[in-house]
Amino acid sequence: MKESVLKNKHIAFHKDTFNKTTEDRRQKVLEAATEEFAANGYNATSINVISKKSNISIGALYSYFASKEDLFLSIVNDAYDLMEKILKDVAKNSRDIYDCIERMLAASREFAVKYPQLNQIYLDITTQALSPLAVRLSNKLEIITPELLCGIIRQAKEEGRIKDDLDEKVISYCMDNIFMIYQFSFSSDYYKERLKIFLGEEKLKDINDIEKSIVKFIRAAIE
Amino acid sequence: MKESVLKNKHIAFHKDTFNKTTEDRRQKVLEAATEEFAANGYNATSINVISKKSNISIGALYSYFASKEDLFLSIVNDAYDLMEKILKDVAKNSRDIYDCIERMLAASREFAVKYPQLNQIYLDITTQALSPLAVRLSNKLEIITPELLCGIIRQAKEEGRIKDDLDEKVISYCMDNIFMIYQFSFSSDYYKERLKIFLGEEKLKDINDIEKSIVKFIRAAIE
Amino acid sequence: MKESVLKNKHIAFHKDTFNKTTEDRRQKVLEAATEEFAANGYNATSINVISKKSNISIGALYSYFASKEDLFLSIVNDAYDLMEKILKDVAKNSRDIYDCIERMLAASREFAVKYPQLNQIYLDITTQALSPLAVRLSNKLEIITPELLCGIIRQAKEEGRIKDDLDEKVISYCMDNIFMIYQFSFSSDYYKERLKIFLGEEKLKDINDIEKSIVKFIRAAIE
Amino acid sequence: MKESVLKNKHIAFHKDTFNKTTEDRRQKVLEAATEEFAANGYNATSINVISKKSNISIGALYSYFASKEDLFLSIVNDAYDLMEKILKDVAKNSRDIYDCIERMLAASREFAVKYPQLNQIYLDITTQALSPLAVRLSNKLEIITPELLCGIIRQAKEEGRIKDDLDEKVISYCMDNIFMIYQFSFSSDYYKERLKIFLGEEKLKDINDIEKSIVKFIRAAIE
DNA sequence: AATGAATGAGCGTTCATTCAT
DNA sequence: AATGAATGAACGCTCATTCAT
Repeated sequence: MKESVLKNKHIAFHKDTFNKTTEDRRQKVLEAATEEFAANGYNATSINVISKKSNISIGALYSYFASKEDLFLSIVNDAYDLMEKILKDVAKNSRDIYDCIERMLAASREFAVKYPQLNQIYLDITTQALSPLAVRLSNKLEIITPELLCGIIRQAKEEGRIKDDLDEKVISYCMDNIFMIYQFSFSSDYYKERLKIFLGEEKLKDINDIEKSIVKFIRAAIE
Repeated sequence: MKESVLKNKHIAFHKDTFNKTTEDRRQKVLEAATEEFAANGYNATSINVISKKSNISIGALYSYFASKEDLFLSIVNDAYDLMEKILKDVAKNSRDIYDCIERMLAASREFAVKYPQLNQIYLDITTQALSPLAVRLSNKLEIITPELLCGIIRQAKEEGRIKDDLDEKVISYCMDNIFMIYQFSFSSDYYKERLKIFLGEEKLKDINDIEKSIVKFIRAAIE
Repeated sequence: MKESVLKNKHIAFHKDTFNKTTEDRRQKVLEAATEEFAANGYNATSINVISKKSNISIGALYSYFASKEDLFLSIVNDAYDLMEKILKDVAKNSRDIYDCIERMLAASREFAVKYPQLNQIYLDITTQALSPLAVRLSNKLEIITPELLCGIIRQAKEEGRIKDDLDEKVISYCMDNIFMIYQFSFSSDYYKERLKIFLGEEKLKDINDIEKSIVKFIRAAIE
Repeated sequence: MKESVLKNKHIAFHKDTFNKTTEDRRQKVLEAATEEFAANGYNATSINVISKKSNISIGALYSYFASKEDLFLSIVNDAYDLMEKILKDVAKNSRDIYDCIERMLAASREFAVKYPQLNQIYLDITTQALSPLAVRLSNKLEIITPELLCGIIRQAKEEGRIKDDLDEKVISYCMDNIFMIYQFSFSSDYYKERLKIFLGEEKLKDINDIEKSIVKFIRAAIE
C-alpha cells in the first residue's frame, strides 16, 4: 500500500529541546500528561498538575512545548501514529478480507485495553469543542482507516470476493463506524456501559464470540 | 413497545422556580446555554457568559439551577427526551424493519441537522471526562436505542423477515454503531470531515442515496 | 435603684409593621434569626436562609426590618433587656452583697444555659469587627452591670461590709470580668474548653461548688 | 516551668513557599492580612483586598497559603506564640507571685497596645462562629495561661505565700478572667468603652494606679 | 537546561436588597 | 400585608503562562 502524500509525517508539536532532554524525562512528561488529559479532558486538565505529577518543572514543560495545546496535540499525534502502525501491520499480515476484518476488530480492542487513556483522548478530540485543536492535526486523524478499509474492500472486490452491487465507500464507512465505537467500548465508561446494555453481561464474557458475530454480520452484508 | 421500568421520566435538573418564570426567560436561558455548551464543551463554558448572552442575571440562573452541572444535565436530559420521542414515533409508524431502518437513519440525520448543538452536547457527554455527570442521568442515555432496535429485530425475526443464525443483540449493536456515528456526522466538524473523507465530496450531495446504500448494507447483512 | 437617664428604653430596631403582624410570625422570625446569627456570626449569616428557616418571605423580613443589621441589633437589644431584667431582679432580691454575688453568678450561668444563642451573639458583638453595629446600641450594652455592681459595692461599703481601702470601681470591674467570662463559659465552645482546662473535667461536675469557690475568692478580696 | 508536652510547637499554616519568598513580601502579606482580619473579622475580610493592599498577587497569596482559613490561622498562631513568649519571660523574671501578677497585667496591656490588631483577632477567634477554625489550633490557644498561672499559684502555696483554703484552680481561673478582659480593654472598642464606664475617664489617666489596684484586689483575695 | 515564584483574568457561586404582583 | 423572582457586585480560588535565577 503506497504512502499517502497527504499525510505529513513530520508534524511535530514539541520544541527541539524535547528531543535533547533525557528519555526518562520525556517519558515522565508524556505519561503524566496522558493520564491527566485522559481522565479530565483537555479543558479540565491543569498543566500545573502535570508538572507536579511528573516531577518536571513548569518551566521545563514550557521549554518542551509551546503551550498546553501543543502538549496535548503531541500526545494525540503519537497515539495516532501508534494506531496507524498497528492497523497497517494487521492489513499487511492478513490472509483475506474477512481475516483482516477479524484482526482489525481484535487489534482495536487490544489497543483500547492496552492504552485506554489514548483511546479516551481520541474520543475527546472528536468533540466539537476541540475541533479547533483537531484542525491542527490536518485531518491526519481521519485518513488512516478510510485508506486502509477502502483499499481492502477494493482489492476484495477485484478478487470477486464481495458483492458487486454495493458501494465500497459506504461499506467502508459502515464498517469503520462499527469498529470505531467497538474500540471506544473498551475505554470510555459511557461506551462500556452501552456495550453491556446491548449485549448483556453474560455475552460480554466471551469477547471472541462477540467479534466473530460482528465479522459474521459484516460478512453477510458484503459477501 | 412497553414502557421501561428502569427509566425515570421524572428526573428534573432544574429547580421549581424555573417552571415559574416566563416562557421567554426559560427559552433565553436554554438557548444561550445550549449554544455555549455545544460550542465550547462543558468545562470551557462559562456561566457568566451564558448569563450575559441570555440577558438573565447570574442570580436568576442560580435560582433556576443549583449549579452549572445541573443546567448542563437539564439540557442533555431534554435533548434525550426529544430524541427518544422522535425515534419512538419512527418505530411506531414504520411498515417493516427495512422501512424502519431507513426512517431511523433519516430521523437521526434530521435531528442532527435541526439541532446540531444538542448533538454536539450528546457527543460531549460520551467522553470519559464527563462520565461523572453522565452517571447522574442514570444510564438514561443508553437505554432507548437498545430497546427500540432489539425490539424491532426480535419482531422481524419472529416474522421470519431476517436470518435465523445471526445474534440479534450483536446486530442491534452494529446497527446502532452505524446510526450513532452517522448522526454525529451531521453536527460535529470531526465526524463531518470523516464522512466526507469516506464518501467523497461528490457523493455527499445525494444524502438520500447514501442512506439507501446504508440500508442496503444492513439489509444484505440480515435479510 | 433609680432608672438610668442615659439609657433610652425606646430604641427599636424593627419597623412598625413588625408590631402589626401576628405573634407567631414574630416568633418564627426571631427564632430563626437568633439561631443563624448565633451559629455563624453576623457576617456569615444569610438573610435568605433566615427567610427559608422561618418560612417568612424575604419581602416580609424587609418590611419588618430595614436591613440585616437592624434585625441583628433587634435581637441583641432584646437579649440585653432580658439579661438586664434578670440581673436587676437578682440585685433586688438579695439579702446582702455576698448573697447577691452568688446569685448573680448563678443567674449568669442559668442565662447562658437557657439562652446559649443569645450569649453567643453577645460575645460576637464585643468583637472589633462589629463595633460599628455596637455603636448603634448607644453603649446600652455596657451600662447595666457597672451600675448594678457599683451600686451594690457602694452600699456594702457604706454598711461597712467591705474593706475601706479598696477602690470600688476597680472591684466592680474585676468582679464583672469574672462574671462575664464565667457566663461565656456556658455558651461558646472556646470558653467552655477554657473552663475545662482551668478547672478540670472532674471539678466541672459540681457547678455549685465552683460558684461557691468563686464567691469565696471575691469575698476574701473585699471583706 | 517545664515545657508542655501537649503543645505542638511546629504547627505551620503556611506552605513551604512562604519561607522561600523574601522577608519583605512575607511582611507585606502578614501586615495587610493582620490589618484586614483585625478590622473586619475573619468572615468579612476579603482575600482580594489583602492582595491589593499588600501588592502581592492573589496567585502568590495562594502559593503561600492553601486558603483564607490558613492565612488567618497562621496569623493567630504567630500571635499566640508571641504572647506566650512574653508571658513566659514575665513569669521567669518575677521575684514573687505579686510581682508576677503586676508584671503580667502590665505585659498584657503592653501587648494589647503594641499589637492591638493581634488582640482584636484573638477576641474574634473566641466567638462561636469561628470555633471550627479554633479547633484547628488544637486548643493551643487556651493552654498557655492556665499552665503559667496554676504553676505560679501552686508554687506560692507551697511557699506559704497564699491562703491554704482556696482552690488554686478557681483562683487561676478568676485571675485569668480578669487579665483576659483587661487585655481586651486596650484593643477592642467594646471593651475599651466598658473599661471607661467602669473606671471613669479620670481614673483611666493613671494606668499604673489601676493595675496596682487590681493587684491589690487579687492580693487581698489570696494572701 | 531547568527551576518555580509570580501574575491576574476569569471561574462558579453567594447574598443583601429591590420591587412588581 | 406578604410574596419571592430578580439583580449584580463581590466572594474564594484556579491556572496558563512568563521570566529572573
